[in-house]
Amino acid sequence: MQKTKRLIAIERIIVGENISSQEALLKKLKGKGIICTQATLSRNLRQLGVSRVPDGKGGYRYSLAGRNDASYSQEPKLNVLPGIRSLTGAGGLMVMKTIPGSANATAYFIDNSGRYEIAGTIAGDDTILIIPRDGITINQVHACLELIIPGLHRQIEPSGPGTLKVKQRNIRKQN
Amino acid sequence: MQKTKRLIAIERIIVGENISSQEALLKKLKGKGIICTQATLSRNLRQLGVSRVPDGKGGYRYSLAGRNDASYSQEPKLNVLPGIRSLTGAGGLMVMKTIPGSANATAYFIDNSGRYEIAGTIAGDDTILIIPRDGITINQVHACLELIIPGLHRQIEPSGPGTLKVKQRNIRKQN
DNA sequence: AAAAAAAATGAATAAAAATGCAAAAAACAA
DNA sequence: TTGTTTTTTGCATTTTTATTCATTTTTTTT
Repeated sequence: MQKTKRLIAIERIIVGENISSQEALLKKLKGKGIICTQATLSRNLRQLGVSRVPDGKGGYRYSLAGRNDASYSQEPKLNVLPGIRSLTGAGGLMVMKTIPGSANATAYFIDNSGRYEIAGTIAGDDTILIIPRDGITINQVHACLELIIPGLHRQIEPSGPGTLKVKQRNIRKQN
Repeated sequence: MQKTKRLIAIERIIVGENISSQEALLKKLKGKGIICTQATLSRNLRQLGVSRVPDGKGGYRYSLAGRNDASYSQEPKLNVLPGIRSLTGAGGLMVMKTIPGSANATAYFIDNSGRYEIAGTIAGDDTILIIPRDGITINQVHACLELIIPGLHRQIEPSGPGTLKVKQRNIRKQN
């Protein structure tokens, strides 16, 4: 999907560098081959919860409040969460399989992402049950996991994205 | 001073209620007898580090990122810090006197306010030495303490504000 | 106290961001 | 697939916010 890719890119750019206007962000995105209008950005930034904060030097910069911001937190962040094997939707819930033993760490990471979409998780040894909040669809959770775990779509093995498709009635897409 | 009063009022309003535009804030201030233009507000908000964040319900609200925000933190806040006796400037530093025994708690509070202006504090039993960061004036620290400790100017005894005036060369005012 | 310097402010305007609406794209049902 | 519904998007415009410049106020120096 076009939008998810863009949201991910926006998040990365904003966390990684100092962006002070939507025009500037627009150009950065263009540099990455992602083209859209300022109107779309405005909407996307709102969805991501991004705000424009005074940078203390007389200017402004976009920031993902609450979430970790590379330029503010000193400690290096592990951005790639390894060991994720698959991601499947089932009856409104999601099941994530990991390599043995790492389910807990991964679940912990997901829990602490602070994403509204996820009500909670239950982790075994190599399996995590991800419980979406009421009114949140499987696809929204998927999009949100993509945001939390940058490499996700590249990490999941062949069958991954395929098994994600779940037939279901009357659910809304990300919005 | 006019500006300090306004900054305090802005901070209070923003923390206390949902304000979504400078126009709205302008009216709230007018309600409190404080009149200025949107231009001034824009500058003040930047100085206070206030940002406009998506409220998750499709709208926006102003917020003092980093600092405690009543509507987000559940725990009740002690807003009045009692026991402050006086506040005096001395050679680029500030000395705050408290009732015996409460210097430490007050210093702790000041330390944790997260204000840029204050480099640190040293507390005895009834006296606190407040050390401003380089380039910060006594007056800036005073203004900043007013912000941290809402009732300050009303708490200090007669001689308080008077003793604050310190002759010094080449220092800048709050800006 | 008077002069000089710095800071704060408002009016007007520029810049930036948000939104209504219609069209296009994607997801879904049958 | 094909028709139907939902979501996404761009364009044009409005709304909101930032800034420039001139002036006033405050602070500092002499």
